[in-house]
Amino acid sequence: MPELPEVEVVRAGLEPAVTGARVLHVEVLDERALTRHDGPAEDFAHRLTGRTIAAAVRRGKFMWFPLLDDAQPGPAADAQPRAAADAHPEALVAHLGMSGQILLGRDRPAARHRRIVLDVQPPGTDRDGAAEAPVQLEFVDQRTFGSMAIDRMLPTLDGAPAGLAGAVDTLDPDAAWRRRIPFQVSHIARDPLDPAFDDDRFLAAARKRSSGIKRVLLDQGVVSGIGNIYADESLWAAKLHHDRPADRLPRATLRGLLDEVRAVLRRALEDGGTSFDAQYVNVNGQSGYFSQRLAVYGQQGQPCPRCGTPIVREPWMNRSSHRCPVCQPRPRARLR
DNA sequence: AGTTCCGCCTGCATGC
DNA sequence: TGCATGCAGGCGGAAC
Repeated sequence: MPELPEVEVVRAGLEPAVTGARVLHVEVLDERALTRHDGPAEDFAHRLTGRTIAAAVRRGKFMWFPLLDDAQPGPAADAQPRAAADAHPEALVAHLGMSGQILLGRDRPAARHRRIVLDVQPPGTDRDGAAEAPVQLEFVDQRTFGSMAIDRMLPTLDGAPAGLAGAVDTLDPDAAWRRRIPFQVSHIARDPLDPAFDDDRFLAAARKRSSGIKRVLLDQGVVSGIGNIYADESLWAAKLHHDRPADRLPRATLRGLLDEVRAVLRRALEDGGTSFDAQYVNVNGQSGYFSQRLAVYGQQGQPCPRCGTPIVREPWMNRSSHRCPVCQPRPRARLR
């Protein structure tokens, strides 16, 4: 479930189930789901089993689950002082790649491409005071471009919260994990919905790039969370051709584009993300509805919602770009 | 350092 | 019908 809105739908769906939950059991069915983990499956399982998840956090298309230090596995764990463990903070990191899903539940029929299964114990009790039933998290991924990993956490460079943590933000804004980011996410820029996103910094970075503006939108080191769908949708909304050189776009144009990016991402989020098939679903296996509002992505041959001209789909960087040939004319040769 | 290309995978639609 | 080809919402690393 690739781009920001789809990943946020998953993060928000996981949040109530995993916050404060303890990992009871880890099962790795396919080691290819651990390509970002520095070690074998046994190491992944060992470092995760028994740990308590503090929250569900997201930056761009990356999610992570900070692990508390209270329950390190192993015989010496009980004697380990909290401060010592806290010197090596860790998180479970998840990236969905092109086709990853995280499904929540119990008694769910086994999905075809199950890669990792986590059993977690939520912290609460039911009305009778009994412990809540354990919950199963299934990491399902057809193409195995997604992955999970245990990674160390570093302080954020700007000192701001590392990403969006949902309701926990208001409950525990000063927790140490808020201002730490997994090492493998540290090179990813903040996303445009992050309150700490620096618009001027984005404008400055974009204006240093000679490549086309779509390439810049897709560069997760400049701005994160945008993929092929929302890049095309945002460029249509801003009436920009994808090959317009970023360094020749006026600042006001870039500001306008950033506004459109935010509007598109927010609208997609309201609709539960974009789903074309059963591949892109929330933690309960349900589809989002934003595909019904797409102006250009996958709409080749359909009329442009603004001017009625048929939308075209063109090869671009070994992928495709969709645009309105009238609203988004190709830049003149000397501007390319 | 910025930019571009390629490989990593499986499944599906298309065309011959 | 079978088979080859191309394409799919992403990322990181190599090569220029």
